[in-house]
Amino acid sequence: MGMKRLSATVRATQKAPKVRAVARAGYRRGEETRQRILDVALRAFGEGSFQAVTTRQISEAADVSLPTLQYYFGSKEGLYLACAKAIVERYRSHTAGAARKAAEALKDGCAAEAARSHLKAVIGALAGLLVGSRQAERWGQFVARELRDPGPAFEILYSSLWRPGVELTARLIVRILGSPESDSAARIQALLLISGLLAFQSGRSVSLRAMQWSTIGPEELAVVLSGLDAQIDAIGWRK
Amino acid sequence: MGMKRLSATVRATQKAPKVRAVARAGYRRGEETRQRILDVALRAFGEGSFQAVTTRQISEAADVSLPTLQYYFGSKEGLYLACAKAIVERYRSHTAGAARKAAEALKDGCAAEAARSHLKAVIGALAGLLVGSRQAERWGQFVARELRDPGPAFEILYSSLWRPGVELTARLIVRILGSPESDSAARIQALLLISGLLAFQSGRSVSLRAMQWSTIGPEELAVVLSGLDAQIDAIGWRK
DNA sequence: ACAAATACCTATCACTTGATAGAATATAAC
DNA sequence: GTTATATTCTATCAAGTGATAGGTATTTGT
Repeated sequence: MGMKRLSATVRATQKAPKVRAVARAGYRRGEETRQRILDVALRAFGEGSFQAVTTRQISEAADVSLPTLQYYFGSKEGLYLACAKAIVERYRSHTAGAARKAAEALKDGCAAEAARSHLKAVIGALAGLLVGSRQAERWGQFVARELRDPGPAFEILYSSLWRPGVELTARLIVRILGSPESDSAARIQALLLISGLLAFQSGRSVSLRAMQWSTIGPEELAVVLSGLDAQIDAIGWRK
Repeated sequence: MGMKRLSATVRATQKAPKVRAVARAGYRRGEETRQRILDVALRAFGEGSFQAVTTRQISEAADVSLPTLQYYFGSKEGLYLACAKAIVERYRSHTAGAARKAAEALKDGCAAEAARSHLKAVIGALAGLLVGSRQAERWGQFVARELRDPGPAFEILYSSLWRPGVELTARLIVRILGSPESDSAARIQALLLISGLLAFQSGRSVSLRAMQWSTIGPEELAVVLSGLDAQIDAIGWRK
């Protein structure tokens, strides 16, 4: 089935991308416009897929004319990629703390129970971020959609967000299990854990209905986290 | 943000839908064509979203002219809904057995451990279906995509597949927990469990890379199931 | 055989899409 | 003030979209 394949990462070999540089000398007036477009695009691409969102919707919401998008980002795909990079950056800044602490603990050869609480901290930080703001919620949608149906931004999101996250989680679980190198089982557990968390993020509308919640606020988040904590507590337990 | 909202279920008040009836008296020749179009559409909509797949792609793959789609299904949306209904039907026929047994056991007031093994059976049946065939795999993509980004077929998929599944799982977990009516915690556990399973289905490409698998065959499925079984065994366990 | 219903086609419409051409305006440098 | 650069616009394109008009051929009931 010859589905339309998106030409990811062509660029680079084109005569003149003519995309405005992000921050050239002088003439810094347009930076504000660029940011406004990016904000609008982040919101739009969070709610709808690459194909579902039109450049006109974005340009109107950002209150600029259509060619302005090409001026700043080269193409729709360029704008989409810029969104992905922005999301990666903000995610990193929000989870770097817990992730770094956990990585250091692992390097220092921490005990199983320490690894367990670090895992809870990492998962908690991620959950807090995902559910904390409407913005981050949309970014989560963006990421989840792109990972499910790989598009132009798959590679950057996978290598910058998903893989490091699974990697860290799996290493923590290996430490909890104490097993020498039961990589496979640990990775499975890691994926199950992370997927569970994402269920309340990417499958938000469905989860809301299933739980008969009207929104996911602090109290609801606490319930979800207690479920995840129970799951973490159960790691390594045998019938 | 005025994202394009799909006009679900307008119809009904139009003068003459003029959609060919599914199986009218006599003239049963076209049924074969209808089925062929549906098969192609199931494959296409499994791989791409409602917006990403074009009617021309389907008509060419089905080797019919474009208006033939309208003749049989009224519109692109009609075809999409027909796909959803077909998926619901096949899912039901594949999971009805395990689901019915579990429901009966619940009604007969089975013990916690019986409920636990019924839960394993239900999850196992679902996993086997999802991973068993490339076809069912695509249907899973269809369902997951529609539940994440609600489109024309959301309601039918939610009420016919997702809700009953979560409902049954939650009731089994309530029985395992033995708690009077800890609905909330049980539902959370149910969602976490099902989401974990779906991770290897809807997030297939990502899971493959994370596990460094090239495909999800019987052996890989066994590993996933053992992880899920461990999770089921841990239900009700306290630190 | 013949009329009616069905099955399916070619040609085309009306509209949306992302992108470009090329000019007009604003800003900074000198 | 003049000039170069950056910014932003209007008008338009070329390709694709789902859908329809209106026909031709095929099958079926009688």
